Amino acid sequence: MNETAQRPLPTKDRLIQSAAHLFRRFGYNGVGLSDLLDAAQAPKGSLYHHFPNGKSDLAIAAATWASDGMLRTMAASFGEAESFEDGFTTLCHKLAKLFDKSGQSDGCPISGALFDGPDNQAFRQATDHIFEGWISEAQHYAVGFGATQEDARQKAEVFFMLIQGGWTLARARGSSDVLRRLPERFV
Amino acid sequence: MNETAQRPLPTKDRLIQSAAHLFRRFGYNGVGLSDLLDAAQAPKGSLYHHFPNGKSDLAIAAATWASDGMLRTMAASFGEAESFEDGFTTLCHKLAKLFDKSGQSDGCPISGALFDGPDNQAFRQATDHIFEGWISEAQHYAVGFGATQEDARQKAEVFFMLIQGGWTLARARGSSDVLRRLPERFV
DNA sequence: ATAGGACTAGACCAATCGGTCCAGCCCTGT
DNA sequence: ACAGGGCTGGACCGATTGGTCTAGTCCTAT
Repeated sequence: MNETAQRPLPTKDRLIQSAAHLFRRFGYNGVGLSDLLDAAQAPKGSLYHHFPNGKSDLAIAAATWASDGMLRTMAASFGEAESFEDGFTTLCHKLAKLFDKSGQSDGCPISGALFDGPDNQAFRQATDHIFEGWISEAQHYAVGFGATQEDARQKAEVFFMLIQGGWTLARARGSSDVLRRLPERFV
Repeated sequence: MNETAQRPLPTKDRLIQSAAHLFRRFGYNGVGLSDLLDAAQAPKGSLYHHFPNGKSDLAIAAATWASDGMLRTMAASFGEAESFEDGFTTLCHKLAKLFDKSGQSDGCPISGALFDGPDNQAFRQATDHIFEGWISEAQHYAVGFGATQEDARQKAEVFFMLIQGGWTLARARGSSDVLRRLPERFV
């Protein structure tokens, strides 16, 4: 209902969303323009109209879009939580569901679109910026639950690493169990 | 001294090592046969002599070789440690050094060679098997330091996820600091 | 009504992709 | 000495890659 290309969506959005979908599964270099255009049901001209630099522009747009989704999921998880741990638990369950829904073979949308791409400074900076956004957002929630800035930063970084590593492990195993059990490990 | 192709090494080893080097930096699909052969100073015929299935065989061999290196590094770290945490600390520092020596832009050698490759069952299984090897080895060390099997398993999985996630974060930031400070976060 | 920009459609391109194939070199065993 | 296999060197292949370019369509503002 949200990631597969939908006909009524504007072409640009269809391109971004199907790009995000394909990149996180096959990686930047594992996806050809033909795959992208097939999935988005768009001709080549449209791609280069909306994204003058072609594939690389699209990858950054797709990663940004995916990051926004992650931030919304975090907001939904921590927004109504009673503690940081509570929010973390909710988030892990949401992510596990997303993982299962994706066929248990998708990777991190940011890593897939950006790490795997050209090793530009632009790509590296975009990756850093997006991840930093996740961490500072998590830190923000932790502060909201009473942690000091320093403690919150620590929690947020561990939060990030556990989710990133947990997702990798889930992908290798083809099972979301490790994501579901992640909250038990988080101090 | 260890990863760059050396002339005296047999061709097969040169192929494996430079493949491991390239894959972890650019990903499976980001490396062409021409790059591989240039780096290994080998002709195309040699590749298909030693690896009949070509690039995919080579990727699995490279990942296996890289995994052996990781297991040796783990053995060197935990072998003389006085506690699991002590060994973990040593390992993190060794990994941080490796990260810096690689130019701070390499990824996990297993993910780069296998996740990014064709989504065969063979590739997925190899990834799972290698990661499971790291985890069960860590579990083994934890048991050696007195933990119960169950506790050791928990520690080993957290160990894996923190290193995996920490490396990803270090790569995004272009800094090994997060790896060096990882031990502070571990229980 | 019509001018003009936003957007689409796809033919076309050079370069590169992974892979096949075979002639020949070289080393070893006899 | 020479036979034979392990291994090398590289020409060659069709398919696909990311990207360019232009003709044409459609929608909107006047």
